[in-house]
Amino acid sequence: MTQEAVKPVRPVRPARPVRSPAVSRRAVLDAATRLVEEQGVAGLSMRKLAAELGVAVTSIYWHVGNREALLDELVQEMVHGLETLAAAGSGPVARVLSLATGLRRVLRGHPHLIGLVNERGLTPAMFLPSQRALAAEVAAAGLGGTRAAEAVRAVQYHVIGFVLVERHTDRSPEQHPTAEELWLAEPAADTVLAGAFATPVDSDRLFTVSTEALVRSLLEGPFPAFELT
Amino acid sequence: MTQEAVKPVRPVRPARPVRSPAVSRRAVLDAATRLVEEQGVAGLSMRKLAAELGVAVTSIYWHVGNREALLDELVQEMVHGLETLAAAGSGPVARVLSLATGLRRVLRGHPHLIGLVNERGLTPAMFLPSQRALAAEVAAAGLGGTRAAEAVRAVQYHVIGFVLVERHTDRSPEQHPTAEELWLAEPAADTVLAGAFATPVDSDRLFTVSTEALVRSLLEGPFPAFELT
DNA sequence: ACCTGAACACCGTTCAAGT
DNA sequence: ACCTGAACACCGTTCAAGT
Repeated sequence: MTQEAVKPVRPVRPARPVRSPAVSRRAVLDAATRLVEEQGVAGLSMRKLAAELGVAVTSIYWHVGNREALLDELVQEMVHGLETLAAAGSGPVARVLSLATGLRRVLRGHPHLIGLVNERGLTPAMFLPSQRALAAEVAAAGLGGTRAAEAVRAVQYHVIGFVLVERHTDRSPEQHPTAEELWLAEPAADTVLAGAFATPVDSDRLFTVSTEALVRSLLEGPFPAFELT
Repeated sequence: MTQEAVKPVRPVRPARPVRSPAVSRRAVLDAATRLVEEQGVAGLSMRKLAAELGVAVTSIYWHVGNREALLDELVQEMVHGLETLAAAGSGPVARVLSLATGLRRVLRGHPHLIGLVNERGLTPAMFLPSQRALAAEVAAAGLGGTRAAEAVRAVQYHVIGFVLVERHTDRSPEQHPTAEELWLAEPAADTVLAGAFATPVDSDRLFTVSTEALVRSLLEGPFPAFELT
């Protein structure tokens, strides 16, 4: 109590924060990110978030506004954290394929991103870098103008669509009846073909095969549809 | 009151239905179908349904069990009502393309069906008819076994994926910034290319071009990836 | 600056009770 | 057989009030 003899040192703690905040905006964002990754966008609830952080629901609102604003922020962080793709390999086909593969990998890493970005009107902005990279390779292959733009968009639709189908497959329950069961139940069916369809889909291989077929045809083949214009 | 003189005729109304039911199972299903078409699956609420039919919420439960069972029934009706596809045209490429176009048209007519069917594990069953039709054409083109199955799956993934991307586009708000704005803002960009990308996507044409490129390559082209196995 | 509970308008679902 | 209201456990959000 009688400490006047000792010159008081500058207090270690600054004067302002009398008590430290129970949660931070950062903590809310991190918890929300985890919830979305584990349970999907629908699994993100303000009340779950509050319970997980040991705080009243209304505190969450003070830090991030509301659920929509919270999702906006998550989307912004995700998009900002996306790696920029660079083509690799030699020859236009190989280089376009490397971009397609990279785009698929990035999108698979953030399964909810496509929908969230699209709802917020950010789709063109998000895909601009990959679109530019693809356009450069397509131009190097000798395509120009409308035809180049169409080839780029065809690859983009193909890759994004493939990832969306994969996402459906990933989060689907056991399908019943199985394609295998259906094909083996066919009485008059080609048994070789039935056997081939009974094999589960190897999606990596299917992506490679289909994308290569598409890209080769777009860059090298004749295009009757193009000539119509 | 004194009617004993007159032999009572058989009453017109049967004795059982003292009062007619307020709603029928059929009416619930129809109202639910309309709600889903107008507001999406998330817009289907048991309470909205009840309000629309002028009945207590719990009546809905008596007729259809619960929300999940109601959706099950809707899915079953939708799948049952799907037209079966038939190939048209001459030559394998044209016939496969006609199947792809038909599949896209059917799927676009029921935008929520893919997700609902998949959640219920009915995806293989739903796509079996189109898969069989595609397989027949691919076999006619000379492919067999694994290679035929892979070609069929490539087309299926492409078409379904394309429709999923289109669905995103359809239900997206105004995108901002636009692809047009982004490309025109590029200082060092190829102005011809920028102009091409500034044009809005013609999705019918894009579907035709990309699908034809894919199918041609799958049925006619050389496939390095196939040789690896 | 940061947190709280109360309150409101929505959900899906169950239950006991009516006719 | 068919419908009802009450009740429960969930939502997102706003507000006035605390410190």
